Amino acid sequence: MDQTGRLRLSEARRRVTIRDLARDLDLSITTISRALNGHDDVGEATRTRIKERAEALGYRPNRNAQRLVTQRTHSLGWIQSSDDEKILDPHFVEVMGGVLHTAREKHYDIVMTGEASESQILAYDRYVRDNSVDGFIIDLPMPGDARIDFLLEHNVPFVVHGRTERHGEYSWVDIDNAGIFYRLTHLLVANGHRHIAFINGDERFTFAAQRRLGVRHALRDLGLPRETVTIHASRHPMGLTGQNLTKQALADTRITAIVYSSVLMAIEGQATLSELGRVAGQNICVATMDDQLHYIDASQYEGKFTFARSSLREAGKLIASTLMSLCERPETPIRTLVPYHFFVGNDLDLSKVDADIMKPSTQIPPYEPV
Amino acid sequence: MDQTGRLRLSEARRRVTIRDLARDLDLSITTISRALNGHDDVGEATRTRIKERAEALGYRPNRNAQRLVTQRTHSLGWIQSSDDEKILDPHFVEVMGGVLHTAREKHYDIVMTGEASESQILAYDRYVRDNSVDGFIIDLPMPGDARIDFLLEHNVPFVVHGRTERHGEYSWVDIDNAGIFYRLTHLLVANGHRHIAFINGDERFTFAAQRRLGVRHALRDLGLPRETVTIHASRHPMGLTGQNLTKQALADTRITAIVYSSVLMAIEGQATLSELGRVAGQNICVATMDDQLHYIDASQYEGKFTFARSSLREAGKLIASTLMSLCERPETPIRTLVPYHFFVGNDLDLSKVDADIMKPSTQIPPYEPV
DNA sequence: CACGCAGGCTAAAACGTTTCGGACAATCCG
DNA sequence: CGGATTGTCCGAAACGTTTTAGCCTGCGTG
Repeated sequence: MDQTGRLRLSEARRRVTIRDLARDLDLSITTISRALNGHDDVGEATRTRIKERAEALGYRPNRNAQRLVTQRTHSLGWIQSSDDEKILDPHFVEVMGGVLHTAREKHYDIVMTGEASESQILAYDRYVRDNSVDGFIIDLPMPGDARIDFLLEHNVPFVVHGRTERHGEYSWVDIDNAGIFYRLTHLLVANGHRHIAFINGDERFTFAAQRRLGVRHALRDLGLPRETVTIHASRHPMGLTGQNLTKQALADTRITAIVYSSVLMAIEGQATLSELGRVAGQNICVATMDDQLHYIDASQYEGKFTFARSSLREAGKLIASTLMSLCERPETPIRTLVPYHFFVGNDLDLSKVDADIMKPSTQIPPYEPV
Repeated sequence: MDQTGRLRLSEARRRVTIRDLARDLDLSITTISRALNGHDDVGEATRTRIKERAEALGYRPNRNAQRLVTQRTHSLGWIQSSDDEKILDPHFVEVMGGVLHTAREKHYDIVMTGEASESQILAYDRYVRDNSVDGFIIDLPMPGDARIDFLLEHNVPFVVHGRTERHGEYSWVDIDNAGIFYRLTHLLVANGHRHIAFINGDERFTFAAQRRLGVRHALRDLGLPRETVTIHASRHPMGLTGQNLTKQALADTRITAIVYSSVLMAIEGQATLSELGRVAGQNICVATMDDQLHYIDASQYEGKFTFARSSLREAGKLIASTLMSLCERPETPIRTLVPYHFFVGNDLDLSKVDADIMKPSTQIPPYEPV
C-alpha cells in the first residue's frame, strides 16, 4: 500500500524546472533565464547550448512563477453574462474566433467567466485585484455602460467592441453602424422604395441603436417622413425571429423592401417570403448586414440580396491586437473602424444615388448619442 | 516631467497583500492565510476580525502566488481549432454557457486558445507543462482522437463531450446518439413512413456517426432495406445547408419524412418546404434533435415537429462539474448520459410503436465502434 | 604599465502565497 | 498537582521564476 503509493509518486515524473536545467548544463539559473528571454548579456555559444538542452529536456517555464515575479499575466479577460440579458450568439462565436487567433500568435490566453450581470462589476474588480488578467474585452456595450465607467476609473486596460457616448476616452473596435444604415436607406430610397421594413437587432445595445439612428438621419436628410421605414427590433439574433418579424413586417402589404440586421435573420426570413409568394430580388428587395459568419456561405444570395459586408472575425483580431498592445504599453486610446463594402443586388442601381453619399468616409465617424 | 511620472506612480496604489493585512491586524501571515482558507486552527473571533478587515481593505489573494505554491491553477483549458476543420458554431456557444456557469460557481476559470489542428497536441503539452491549467475539456471527438490518446498517456485530467472507441478509459458527458436515432427511426416506420430523408451532421465526428449507426440498426432490426432512409451529411451545422440539403432530399418525391440533426437546420429547411408547397405536420413529417439552444424558441413548432430534446447547456454544466471533481481528486472515470425526451408531433402516433423500444434505457448504452 | 571598459557570467533578493513544525497557554484528568 | 491534551498562533521554508548589482577576465588605450 505504502509501497504502491511511493511507486506512483516516483512514476509521476516531476516537471523540469529552470534549476534542473541549470544543474544539467552547469550554469547559473540567471544565465538560463536570460538566455531564454533573449537578453544580450549571454554568449551566443552558451545561448544555443541552453536552447537545445531546454528543448531536449522539454523545459517550459512555470507560467505562474513568471506571472508572480513579472506582475504580467499574458491573459486577457472576457466576462460573459450568465443570465439572459446578453446572449451568447453565433456572432459572438465569430468574434471569438478572431480574438483567439490573434491572441494565440502573441502567446496570450483568453480567460473567460460567466457572471450574472448584477455582479459583473465585482467580477472585473476581482479579476484585476487578484492578478488574473492584464486587461479586458468588453462586448456589446449599452449606453452608459457601467463596465466602461469602472475600468476607466480604475485605469485598467480594456477595449470595447463597439462604442458608447464616452468613445473618446477609451480604445474600441467598431464598424460605422450609423453610416452603413444611412447609406443603405439612401440606396433604397433612390431606387424608388418608399415603404421599407427594417428588422433591427436588440436596441438596448448601442450597435442597434446606432443603426436605427442611421436610418432616421437618412430619412431626415431626404426629407421623407419617418413612416417610410417601419422598424421592428428583436432581442434574439436568430432562431424564429427572422420568420416572425418578416411576417409581421409584411403584414403591411405596401412594403417593397426589407432590411435585415443580420444575414441569419435574412436567411430565416426566406421561409416566410416564399410562403407569401415573394422572391428576393424580384418582387421584394432584401438588404442585409453581412458579418461574414464563416459557416454561412452567403454568396449563394449574391445578386438577390444587397449586402453591407464587414468581417466580424476581423474585428475580433483587431480587438485582440489592440488590447495586447495596450497591455504592453498603455498609451492613448486606439480606435479602429473595421472596413465594410456594399454588394448591391441586381434589383438595385447603385448609380441612382450620389456617389459621395455611398462612399464610406475615411475619417472615423463620431458616435452619435442616442 | 519626472514629477508627473512620480506622481502617477504613487497614484497607482499598490494592491494590498497578505503582508499588509497582517501588519494592519498585528497578526502573522500564517494566521491570515489559515483563517481565510477555513482551517480550523484559528479562533472564531480572530477569524471574523480577519475576514472583516480583509473585506474592508479589499484584499484578494494573488492567484499566481497561490497557484505557484499549491501547484493547482483552478483553471480549465479548452483548446479550439483555429482552422476550419472544427467549426465554432451555435451549439458550441450553448455548451460554453453551461460550462461557464458551473465553473464560475466553484471559482474556476476557463482558459481558451485557438490552435491550428496540426499542432493541437503540442498545445495541450505546453499547457500542462507550464502549469497553465488543471485539466481539459475535449470537444467534438473523432474516432481515434489523438488528443484523447495523448492526455490518457500523460495522465492529465480531462472530460470529453462525446464518446470514442476508448470510452471505457476516460470521463465523458454524452447523449445516447445512437439510441435516439434508433428510436426516432422506429417511430417513423411504425407510422408508415417508408421513404425517409435524414439530414445528418458532420460524420467525421463520432456524434454524427453514432446517429447514422442508430438509424441503420433500426432498419436492420425492422428488416427494412437500407434505402428506406437516405442520408445527407453536412459539414456545416447551419446557414444554408438546411435549405440546400432539404432541397436535395426532396428531389426524391417519394420522401414523406425528414429527420434533421439540429433544430437550426430544421427551421432553415422550412423555407424550402414552403417553396415546394410542403407543410410540416401535414404533407411532410419533420423530426429533429432539439438541443434547446436558448435563443431559439422551438415551442412554436410543437405539434408540427417531432422533437428529441436534450439540453446542451445542461451537458456543459455536467462537463464542468465532472472535470472539476476530477481535478480535485482523480479517481475512476466519471461517465454521464444527459437525459432526453421525445415530444411527438400531431402527425405521429407514439402508441403504434412498442413502448419498450421508445423508453430510453436507464443503463448507459455502449458506444458502438463505427 | 595602469586604467577603463566590455563581454560573459552569477549570487541573492524579490514576487505573494501556503504549509510544516513547533511554541505557548489554558484546560482537563487522574 | 503534574502531565497530557487542546486551542491558537507563529517563524521559516518552499514554490519557480526574473532582475539587480556586481564579479571576473581579457583587451585596447594613453
